[in-house]
Amino acid sequence: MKSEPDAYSLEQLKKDKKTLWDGVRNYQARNFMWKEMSKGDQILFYHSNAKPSGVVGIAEISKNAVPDPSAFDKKSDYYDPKSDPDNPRWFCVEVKFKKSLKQIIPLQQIKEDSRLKDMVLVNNSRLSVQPVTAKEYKILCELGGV
DNA sequence: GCCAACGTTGGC
DNA sequence: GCCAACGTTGGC
Repeated sequence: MKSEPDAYSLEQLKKDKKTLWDGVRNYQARNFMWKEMSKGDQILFYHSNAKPSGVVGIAEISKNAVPDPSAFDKKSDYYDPKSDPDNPRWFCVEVKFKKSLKQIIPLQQIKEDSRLKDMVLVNNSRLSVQPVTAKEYKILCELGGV
């Protein structure tokens, strides 16, 4: 799961302990949260638009997807009048902090590792919630020193 | 700040 | 259903 550290960083999640991953307004990303993720799943936390961009930590899904409340909130930047509370358009999971990597893994390093060349991160850099295979996850944990 | 890649919108 | 125009993401 990706986030710009200026908007919401791993450090912030560490302080908050957990957060609702709201504001995702992309159908593919939504579908991963809604249909593919469930409580207990481990996730990699990625900083985008960072210096450098890369994987920085590990978190865990602490709650299955629920309708994204920010879509119903007129005051929210993520308000979407097309999302009806009776038929919600957007969903979000709750995420809790697990750990920071000992070494962050810059995107460049991921791109250079032939074992990671099939990662969605490398091939569709715009998707903000994306799947990682068990094999890729293991490699990234090793590279991160955890 | 630039720009390539991708997603969404809306006219037809 | 096609596709042009537009908006957003995110690396650099």
